[in-house]
Amino acid sequence: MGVSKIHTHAQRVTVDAATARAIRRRLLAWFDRHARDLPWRRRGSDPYAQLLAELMLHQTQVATVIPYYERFIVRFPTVAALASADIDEILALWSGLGYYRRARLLHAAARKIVADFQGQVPRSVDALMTLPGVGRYTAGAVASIAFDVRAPIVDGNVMRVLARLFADAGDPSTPEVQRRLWARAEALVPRRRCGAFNQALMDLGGSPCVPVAPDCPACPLMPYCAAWAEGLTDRIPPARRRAKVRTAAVTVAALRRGERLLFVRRADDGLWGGLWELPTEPVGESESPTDARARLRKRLPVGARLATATDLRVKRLLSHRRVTFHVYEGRLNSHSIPSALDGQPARLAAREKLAELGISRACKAILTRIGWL
DNA sequence: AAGGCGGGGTG
DNA sequence: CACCCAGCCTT
Repeated sequence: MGVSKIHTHAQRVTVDAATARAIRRRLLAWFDRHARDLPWRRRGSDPYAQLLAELMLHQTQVATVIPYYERFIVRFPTVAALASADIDEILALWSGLGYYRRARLLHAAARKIVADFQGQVPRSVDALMTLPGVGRYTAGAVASIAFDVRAPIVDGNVMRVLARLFADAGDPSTPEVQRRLWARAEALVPRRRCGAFNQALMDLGGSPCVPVAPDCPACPLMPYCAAWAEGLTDRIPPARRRAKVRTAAVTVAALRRGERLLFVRRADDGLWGGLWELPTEPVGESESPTDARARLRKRLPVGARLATATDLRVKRLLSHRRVTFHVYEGRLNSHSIPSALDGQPARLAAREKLAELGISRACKAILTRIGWL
């Protein structure tokens, strides 16, 4: 018994036809009773709404996405509306949601749909996958939910459900196990109601088939779950190895001109790409914030006054980084208001205009800390 | 194959 | 803290 036994199992990819039918029937019946009422499900046949929701849902929880989706779909109700929008306004609406590259990819996808697909979201998985930001999962989700195309999907939730259903204790991050999971999803997805079936699999992973302490008696698939039968639900799937969290420090210049603050737009690539922020300068390894502050000072407009010391610290924890901001306050006189800093667009902004700028939670925390918000 | 990319929820 | 989340892209 135990881990050694798990690996002696040949990993099945299919079940017999009768079992497959029973699994589909039970799962769909469960979905009919327990499906969550989500805003994008009310537009189930609108492929643009599904595409938008799926992009927002990447690595992001449903409850977090809902208010963002609601604002976004009102402001940009169609592919055409989004395609012709300004990226700054898109990022402003995306502010706080994270993974900001998604917003840029979504914009690019909308423009490609207009340019290459006559403004209509394509129906096939292969065509969908040509869109920026759309991989196998998202393509399958949009195709099956919006167009009722029989396509499998495997995301984090479905991965867990299928790994348990087949008692597959392999590491889901490996290509071999990934292939098995997709093969199982492919074999199970029905021809009719495939979109509902896929959403049911995801809902099941949301509850009751949660990562820790799943509520198996509430699961419609318990009679068919191999992990349940073997008492392995707490070990399947194995926990994912995580990248180590590294620490980083940056200095920040909070420069006021009256009630306004100086903002700079970050480069499109990398962390918080394309968002606006207060001017920053990274603190190198084996360097003090004071050293970085001196470099920061040199980049600022002539006539800017910047404090030489600060006690203001703001800490933020990202998934892969722990960042400490050392915030130096200062002032700009009327002769030192730039439109660019090191080639990046710069502008003064009043509180009332902040909603027009895409900014990160970290930046917002800094603005709050200095008493500006 | 591995790392980068945000932010929030939960125990 | 640890671990997770309706992934994808780059190197």
